Amino acid sequence: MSYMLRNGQGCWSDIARNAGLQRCGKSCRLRWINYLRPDLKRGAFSPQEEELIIHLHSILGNRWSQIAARLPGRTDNEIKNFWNSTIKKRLKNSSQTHSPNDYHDSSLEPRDVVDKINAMGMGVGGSSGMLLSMHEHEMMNMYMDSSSSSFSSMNTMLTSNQLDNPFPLLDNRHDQMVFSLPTCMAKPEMTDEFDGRYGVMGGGKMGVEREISIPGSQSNSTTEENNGATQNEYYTIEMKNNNSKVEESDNIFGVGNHWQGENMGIGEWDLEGLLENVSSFPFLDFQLQ
DNA sequence: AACACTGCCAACCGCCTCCAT
DNA sequence: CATGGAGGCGGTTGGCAGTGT
Repeated sequence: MSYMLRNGQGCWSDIARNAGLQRCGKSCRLRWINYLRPDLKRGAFSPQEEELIIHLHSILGNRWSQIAARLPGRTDNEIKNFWNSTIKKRLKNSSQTHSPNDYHDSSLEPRDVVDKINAMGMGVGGSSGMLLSMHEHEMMNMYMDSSSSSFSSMNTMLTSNQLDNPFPLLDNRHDQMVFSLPTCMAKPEMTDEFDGRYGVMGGGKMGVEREISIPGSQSNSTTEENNGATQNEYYTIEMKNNNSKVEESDNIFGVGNHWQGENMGIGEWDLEGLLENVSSFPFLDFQLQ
């Protein structure tokens, strides 16, 4: 540590040698990054950090280093450990509160379902488009309902494996994409309970199903008929309950207009755009870099 | 008090990419 | 173009502390 503070980062092999350590450079690097760095934040993850990790994980998948890059003072290792030991378990436990008959393979994690569906050749580029059989659709909805987090499970569908198809539930047969909105996004208030934070607003379960209509990014989309608006102008959000209709000029996921780039097909999902807007989380107690 | 169990976390391992030669 | 070293990354392991029995 003192060597690093004195000389700064250089070739790790040299550092190991010059500092008189019986270690390989790689080991030194790891020790510095994960433990010795003075800018590391110690202690438990805050609820806001949890929220952000879940959100980022839904976008980036297990790209811990990229997630860590957006959490000041946290390391990829730390986040990975936190995810594997805490969040994953919590999501799993909460999903088990539902009937085992709700879905067939309880060992599956949300991502597994996504992978499974992906493996079924339901990628957006495929001829099958994004049509889900009733079974798969039920599986997906199940995760929306069951993971205790409509937010995380919804976003689970945006995993790294899904970057080509960020919205697997988007059914090209319809003008509207249907999925549940996270409670925390619909109402940025925080509660103490994990389940509360991440939303127990299961689609339909509480009679609150929300539909989000997003102009399709594909040429055969008919959504531009929406009030004659072009897809660059706004997204329509339909709340099924109360039959109310809300139109948002910006976005609801902090996604911005990143899915509507001029030449951007859905397979060219603007990940950076997604991530840029993570910092716009209203309840973050810190600004992201 | 002793033992088993569990959770956390630092460290290790193997693979990959990048880059200089 | 092939090769090797360095760095980066994600998955996994093992030790330790805390908790339960």
